[in-house]
Amino acid sequence: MGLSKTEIFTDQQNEIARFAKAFGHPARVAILQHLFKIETCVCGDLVNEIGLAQPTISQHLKELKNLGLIQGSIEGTRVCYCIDPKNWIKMKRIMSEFLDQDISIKEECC
Amino acid sequence: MGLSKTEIFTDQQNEIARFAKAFGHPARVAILQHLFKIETCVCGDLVNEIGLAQPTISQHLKELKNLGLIQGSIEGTRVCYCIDPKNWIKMKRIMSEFLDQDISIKEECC
DNA sequence: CGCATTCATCGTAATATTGCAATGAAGTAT
DNA sequence: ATACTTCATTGCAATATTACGATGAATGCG
Repeated sequence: MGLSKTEIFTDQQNEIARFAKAFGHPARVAILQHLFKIETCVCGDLVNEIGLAQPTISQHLKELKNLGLIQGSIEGTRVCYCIDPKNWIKMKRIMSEFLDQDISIKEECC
Repeated sequence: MGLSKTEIFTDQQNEIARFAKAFGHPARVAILQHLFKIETCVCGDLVNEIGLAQPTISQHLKELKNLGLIQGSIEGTRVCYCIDPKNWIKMKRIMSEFLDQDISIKEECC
């Protein structure tokens, strides 16, 4: 089927999965890391930085943008992308809630 | 192609993507949440808990097991799964390194 | 205007993922 | 031994993802 049955899961579970899926490709991880590293928006040279073709990068950027993790603004012929700090924080809160659920765990049981 | 070009990315980026992909499906999120909630291993009733067919659950469990996040031990006809706390902590460290890279960010730039 | 640059979109091919019915393997029970 | 239970594996169909060439849209430059 290739189609997740999202309707049988909670909104929270689906949201975690959606964010996680965004990080589920090394190119998107690399794009985000680069955006953080340069500490400002990146205009253009993302294709050189990551080693993929321009349409492929554009597609990955689109996915990150749809999730709200980055934002792009047109600057002449170039488009400048940068992290959306507000949504990044929001995403971190949601992911932390999931990742930190191990506080109560004691030890291995089996 | 449907095939990630992992060879052009760093080991760290690929590892983050591999873990993230594991969380990229709500069923696997739900399975892990359930394993944490009951605070012990779960024997059997995972199929009832999540609303998917038995082979589907089995497949998701296999993926989580391959990543080392859970471990299963045979107990008669049943198989008991539980979180692997050691690897869970290791995973958290790797993911946190990625998620917490925003410490230096100041404000929106574009 | 004509041309180059930059990025998005479209179309397509290859591979991956998801889901389940059918079947298999391994133990338990009667 | 036969039947039952539980879970894994196989096989398959449907959909998703990844990647890129070709093309289009928008801007800047001569």
